[in-house]
Amino acid sequence: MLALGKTKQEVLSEFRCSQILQAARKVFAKKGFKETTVDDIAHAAGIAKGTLYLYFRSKRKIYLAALREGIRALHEKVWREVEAAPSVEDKLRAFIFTKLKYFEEHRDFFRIYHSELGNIFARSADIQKNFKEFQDQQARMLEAVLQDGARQGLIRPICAETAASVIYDGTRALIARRLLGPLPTKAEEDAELIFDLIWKGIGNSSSSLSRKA
Amino acid sequence: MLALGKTKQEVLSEFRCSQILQAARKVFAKKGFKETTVDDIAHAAGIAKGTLYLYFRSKRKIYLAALREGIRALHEKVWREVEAAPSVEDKLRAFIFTKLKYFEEHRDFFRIYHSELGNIFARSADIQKNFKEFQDQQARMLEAVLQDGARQGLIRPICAETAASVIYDGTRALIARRLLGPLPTKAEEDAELIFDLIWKGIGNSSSSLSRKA
DNA sequence: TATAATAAAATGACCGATCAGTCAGGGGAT
DNA sequence: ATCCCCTGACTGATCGGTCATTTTATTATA
Repeated sequence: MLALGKTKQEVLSEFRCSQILQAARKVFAKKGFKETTVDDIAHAAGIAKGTLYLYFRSKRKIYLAALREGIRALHEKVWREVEAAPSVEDKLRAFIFTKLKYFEEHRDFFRIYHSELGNIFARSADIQKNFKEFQDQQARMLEAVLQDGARQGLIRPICAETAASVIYDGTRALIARRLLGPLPTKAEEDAELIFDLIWKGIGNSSSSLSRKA
Repeated sequence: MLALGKTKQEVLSEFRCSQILQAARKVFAKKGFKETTVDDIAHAAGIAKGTLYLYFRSKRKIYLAALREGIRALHEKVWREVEAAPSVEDKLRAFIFTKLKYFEEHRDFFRIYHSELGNIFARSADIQKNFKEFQDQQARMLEAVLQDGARQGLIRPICAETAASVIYDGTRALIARRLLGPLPTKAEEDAELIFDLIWKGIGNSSSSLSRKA
């Protein structure tokens, strides 16, 4: 009975936390960190402000938790898909497609993520740390794929870091554009377009163009 | 003498305004809009808060003025350089190089610009308007160049909007990366790299590369 | 099962700090 | 002596975080 009581407590705690984080994501996405009040979050979650402070120590902690959780899930998904892809070309495509799809399905998170990127110069260390770490992970994943491609002669010996940056931000820009004004095109078409542009851009002309089947 | 008196007033006013805007840019760049206090700006400008309100009606107006002025100057410069470039290739290169150079020389402005882009989802209409308008202008300029290239057979018939987006944000990402951690590479090298990547990416393989099968 | 006793969870009025914007008064130039 | 520019203490509003109180759930007792 004691164990069950404990479990019940945990279940409640988890429920409240996810309820709060979901509400927080919605409000933060719409108004940004500073413009959002704790009462906004509490109201969106359907609880009182005091209750909120039973589960999170501060407004900042809520924000950080929402950001980290989204980042973790995104990174896991991208990693799995890229890992599973058999070829360099498929890995690159998986990288772009998976991110695009994840962000399409988690728009609130994308807005937070996107605004965080804009504030990256002004942010305090604790928030920056998680964010920067994730970006570095993504960049390293991408650079590894590109280097594989170069070793196989599929990709010309271009600076991997620069190419990774273009792929990374090109993808993000595409998503931002889709969210700002919902476009008639399907997400997959856009993704294919951007992939094609990049693949040709980094491709080793002697092999990737003539031998593409 | 009346005219001279009037002029003196104007000269003072202009001096104060630019003094305030310069200080504001520095502080906004470091701390973002919300975290910056009006006292911060006044202190950085070496004047009292009350004086500041003699020249600007609100904190928001200062921010808007700083943003608009920077945007105007950037757009004018880019426009002139692209206009002057003789070929499609040179126009594209001018677009990337000029922006990169301008931002390198106006880092404070870039940080404001960059953070504004992150907050674009959350911004009130008045701030968004100027910003969006500028982005559209830049996009149109770029799309026009790309369409010229397509007409001349230099560029394969790719969706101009998507390509423009990649060029636009790829360039911005490069600058952001340079500002976050000062890189050993020269700005021009990076710019050339990114240009090359894009030029090959959008290029018509039958003319710009070895013959397509 | 009904009721009292106790514990756990939720609440929202309240506090102190912050800050945009104001205005009554000071000082220097003409 | 007047006028214009400047000043910074002040005000009212906002908001993150607290905590005494109320509400709900659980256990003990008859």
